[in-house]
Amino acid sequence: MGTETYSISELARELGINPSTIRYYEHKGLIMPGRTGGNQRVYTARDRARLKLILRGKHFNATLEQIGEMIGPADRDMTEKNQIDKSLWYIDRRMEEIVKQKKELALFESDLLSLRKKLVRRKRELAK
Amino acid sequence: MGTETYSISELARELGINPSTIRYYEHKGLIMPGRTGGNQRVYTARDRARLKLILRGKHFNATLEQIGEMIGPADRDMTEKNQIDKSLWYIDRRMEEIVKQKKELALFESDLLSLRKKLVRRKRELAK
DNA sequence: GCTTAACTTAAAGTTAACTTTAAGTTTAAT
DNA sequence: ATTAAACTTAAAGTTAACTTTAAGTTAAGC
Repeated sequence: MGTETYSISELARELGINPSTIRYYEHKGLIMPGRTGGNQRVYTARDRARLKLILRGKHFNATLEQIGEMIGPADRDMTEKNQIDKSLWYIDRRMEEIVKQKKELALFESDLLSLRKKLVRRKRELAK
Repeated sequence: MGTETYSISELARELGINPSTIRYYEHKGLIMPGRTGGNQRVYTARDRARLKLILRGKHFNATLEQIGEMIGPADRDMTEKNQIDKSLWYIDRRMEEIVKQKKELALFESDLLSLRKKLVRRKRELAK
C-alpha cells in the first residue's frame, strides 16, 4: 500500500546516479525527502517519481532551473492556484521546445546521413 | 564561385555565437581556418558548414569531443582510410543515440502531458 | 596619415552540474 | 556491545564550455 520508502543509496542505485547528486538536487530545491528519527533521508514513491522526471528532463537539455520551474517547488503541496498556473506555463513552454527539438533532431540526423554518404563515397574513391 | 570567405565576426554574427566561441572550437581542434597576410582568420564555406554541424550537434547533447570524433580532424583532408572508418564508426554510434533520444523525447512528452493533466485537475478542484 | 573597429594571443574568470573530502553520527548485523 | 556500512553537513574541488581581460596588431574609412 503506497508505503514503500527508499534510502538515498537505494534510490541512487536504482536510478543509476550518485547519492551526492540526489543531495545536490535537494540543495537546489527540487526534492525534499522526509527524515528518520536519526535525521537520515527517506524517499517516498512521489520523491522517486519526481527524480525520474528530473532525470528525463535532463536527458535532453533542460537545465535544473527549468525543470524546477516545471515541476514546481518540492515542499509546497501544490495547493495554490498561482503556483499551478506557473507550472502550467512552464510546461507549455517546454512542450513547444519539444516540438522544436524533434525538428532539430531530424535535421541533425539528415546532416549525419549526408556526411556519412560523403565519407563512404570518399572511401570508395580511395579503394579504387 | 565557391570563393566566398568570412571574417570571424561575420561568421559569429551569422551563426549567433560569440567570436570567442569560434576561437575556442579552433583551440579544441574542431576547425582550422586559413589566415590573411596579417594573421587574421579567414573562414571558407567549408568551415562555415563544419561550424553549423557542430552547433546542430550541440543542440541536443553531443559533447564537443564527440562531435570532433564524428566530423574528423579539421586539418587533414580526410584522405586516410583509417580516419574515415573512425568517423563512420562515431557517426553510426551517434545515429543509434538519435534513435534513443527520439524515444526519450516521446516519453518526456507524455510525462509532461500527464503532469499537466494532474495540475489542471487540481486547479479545477480548487475552483469549486 | 590618422582613427577606430576588428583582429591577435594567452591566461584568467565564470557558470552549471556535479563530485569529493573531512569529520563526525546513525543503523544494521553479529 | 562492537564493528562496519551508510548516513550526515558544509565546503572545497572538478570538468566542460565558454567568456572576459589585457596588451597589443591589423585593416578599413576618411
